[in-house]
Amino acid sequence: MGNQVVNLASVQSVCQQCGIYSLCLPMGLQRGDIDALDGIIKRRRPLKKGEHLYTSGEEFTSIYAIRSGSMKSYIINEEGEEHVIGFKMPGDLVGLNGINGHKYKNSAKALETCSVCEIPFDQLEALGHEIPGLSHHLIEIMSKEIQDEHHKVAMCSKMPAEARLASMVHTLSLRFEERGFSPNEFNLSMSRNDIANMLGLAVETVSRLFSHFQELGILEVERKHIRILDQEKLSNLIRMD
Amino acid sequence: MGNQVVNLASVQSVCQQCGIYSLCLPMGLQRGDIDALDGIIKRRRPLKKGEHLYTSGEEFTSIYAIRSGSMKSYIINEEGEEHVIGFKMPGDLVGLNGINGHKYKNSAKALETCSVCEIPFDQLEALGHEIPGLSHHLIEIMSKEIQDEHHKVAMCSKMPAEARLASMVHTLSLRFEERGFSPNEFNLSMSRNDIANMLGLAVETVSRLFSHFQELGILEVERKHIRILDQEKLSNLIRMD
DNA sequence: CGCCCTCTTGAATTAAGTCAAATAATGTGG
DNA sequence: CCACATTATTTGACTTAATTCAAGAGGGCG
Repeated sequence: MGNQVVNLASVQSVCQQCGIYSLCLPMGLQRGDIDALDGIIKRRRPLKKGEHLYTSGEEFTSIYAIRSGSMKSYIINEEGEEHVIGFKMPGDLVGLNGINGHKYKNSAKALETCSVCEIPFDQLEALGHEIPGLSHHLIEIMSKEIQDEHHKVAMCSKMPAEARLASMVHTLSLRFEERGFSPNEFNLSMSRNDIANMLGLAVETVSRLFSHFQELGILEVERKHIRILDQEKLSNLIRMD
Repeated sequence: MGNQVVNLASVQSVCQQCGIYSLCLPMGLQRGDIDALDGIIKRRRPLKKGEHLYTSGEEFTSIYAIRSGSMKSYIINEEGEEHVIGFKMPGDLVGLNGINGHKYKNSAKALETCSVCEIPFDQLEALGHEIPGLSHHLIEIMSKEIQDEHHKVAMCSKMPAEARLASMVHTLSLRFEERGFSPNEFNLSMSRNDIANMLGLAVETVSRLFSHFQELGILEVERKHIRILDQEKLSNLIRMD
């Protein structure tokens, strides 16, 4: 409880201490600007597996950056069926589609214990008027998300099952690598059901394909643990029919 | 060539004269702000059917608002196959996915004679610093596009062929209505091939489905001309397996 | 320890694709 | 403006990839 001597120059914003800030919203900002951004970010208690960060239809107030853990983003259609849109990893922003219409249009659920940074959107916009690079960067991130979704549409609507799963594993591998993890060995945080759902396949098909990839010597699959034995063959599956 | 008496108060910006400005980027802006936006917009010569507005990989400089006509947006994959992403109508913005990385990531091709408004992106951003509502509105439009793409992913990956085509026709109907046209009768500007490609189906399947919808008394299809005879049955097809 | 839920594997079924061919539109050059 | 070439669309028959149904195995949690 006593006073301590603190070297003020060494005080870094939480963002700058964060291992993935270079992939996240602060990317490319000046140090002072990162501190300003840091000032509006709320840290929330971690989410436990299965908890929702927000659900579809809720009033939109904030976007969220994932700090650790992973989430799934999904929508529920008129018949009450769940449609998985994607999986989110540290550094990813979620909730961007709620800006339009001031309501979240999807739900975000923790696949494992997660910590997230809440960024109140009105404050972010206000800050954007002072830090031009910030609003530009937000727009870039949204532009990238549009690109990624285009890619997903093209993938899911036309590729055969084998290529879809290969593509998903390959994309995950790249994303793990970007975040400093091994691209060749990782754990899936989502169930087979979630994978099948996102790819528009039956669970049984996904299960069979994992077995098949293993027979081909491309993957080693042990429940949630994936090891990629042959990245080149994996890539070839994406291209071929 | 002689001087003319002009009533300055009656001079309206081109945007304000445009029939669909209320759906487009100027939406919700004050009159003076619309004029400012108008000032940076370049009108280009109309595109003829088959001409490209931009192609994938080209340097990104501008986003475009479609003024009249319609376009298709597509990407080419590694094998050189075309994947149609979507169809764009008056009031729609195209090129948004080029912001990230300063290159267009898709190509936009006129399906019929089109006129477009070119909006140089750096000028738009500069203007956004003066008109806060403008950059907010751009962000909203992008948020909506992310939403729409999520919807497309869910649709294309999981719905049966019948529901996909029904959904596409229904969405077109809504979009025509928004633009002041009949929701029940319109002309398709795209080929059966483009439709099939976007929906991830074979051309033959699309053709058969149109015939089938006609037998069911839901549509009247005469080449490119579509008349919706029963919107309710059409909507039901989207929901049902 | 046992129940439940997830995952895997096999067999039968089906939705949609491919192949093939006819017909209808569109465009082109003379 | 016509004849021919080319391309787009439709329809039918067959094939196949992926689903559904069914059943069993494996883990994890209370």
